[in-house]
Amino acid sequence: MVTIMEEQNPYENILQDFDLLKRLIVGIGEVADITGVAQRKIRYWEEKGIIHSLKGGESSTRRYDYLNIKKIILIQELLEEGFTLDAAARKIGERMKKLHTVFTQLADQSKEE
Amino acid sequence: MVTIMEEQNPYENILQDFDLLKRLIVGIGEVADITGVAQRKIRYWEEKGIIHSLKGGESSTRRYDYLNIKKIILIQELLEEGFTLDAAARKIGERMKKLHTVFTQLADQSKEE
DNA sequence: CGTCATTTGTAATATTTTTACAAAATAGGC
DNA sequence: GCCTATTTTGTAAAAATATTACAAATGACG
Repeated sequence: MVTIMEEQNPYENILQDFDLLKRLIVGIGEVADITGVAQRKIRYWEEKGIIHSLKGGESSTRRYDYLNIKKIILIQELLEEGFTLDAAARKIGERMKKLHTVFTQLADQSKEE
Repeated sequence: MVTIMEEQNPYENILQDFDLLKRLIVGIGEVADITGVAQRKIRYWEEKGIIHSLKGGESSTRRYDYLNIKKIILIQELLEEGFTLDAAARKIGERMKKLHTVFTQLADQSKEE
């Protein structure tokens, strides 16, 4: 059970940011900096179909959205635990679905306000 | 007073993301896409000292953090309302300070978990 | 050792960003 | 309207970053 004073609830102030987070599509250099995973490695994971970038659009360089950045971080963690790449990707599947649902919901919700 | 069942509180699931949000430092192209403000315009605002990028570090290109992206969006909104650039920057000062406090607090908090 | 998965290296090419100039467009005072 | 300061936009050349397509190195495991 969590109890929060309404006036002091910081989440409300921040809800709107999920819309911004949803729009944050960033290049591979930034993703490498943010996640600590080498660019070359990210490209390899993408070749294997585990990560997906948005190349089709206006840009001809790779762009990653929030959920793919998140995925890169999660996979990195599982690799450090000893999983293979494929196993890590499989293990993450369920969790990514949940994240996707919660995230999309929050982002849309915050957009309306 | 607000009381939330722990299992149903979506904010808790997402709290950790503020640490990620804090690390999201992105290039000018992405910022232009995200905010809808032209690159050239962002550079001008930076020349005037209203926006700040992180150039001193490892990168020699402009990188913007979350709060500066936020600032760009807010200023854009005020300009559309008819404020001058300087007036918009002044008006936003107080709000940015609050955002900075809440944001830093949340990000640090989420990092500890 | 052999094999497959994974990571890393790199040269040539393409894309993006920066800088430093300058010129438009816009707004407000007189 | 004209003047002036602010703000936006354009652009060419140089610098920085990213892509592709090769290949080699490393690691895990039977």
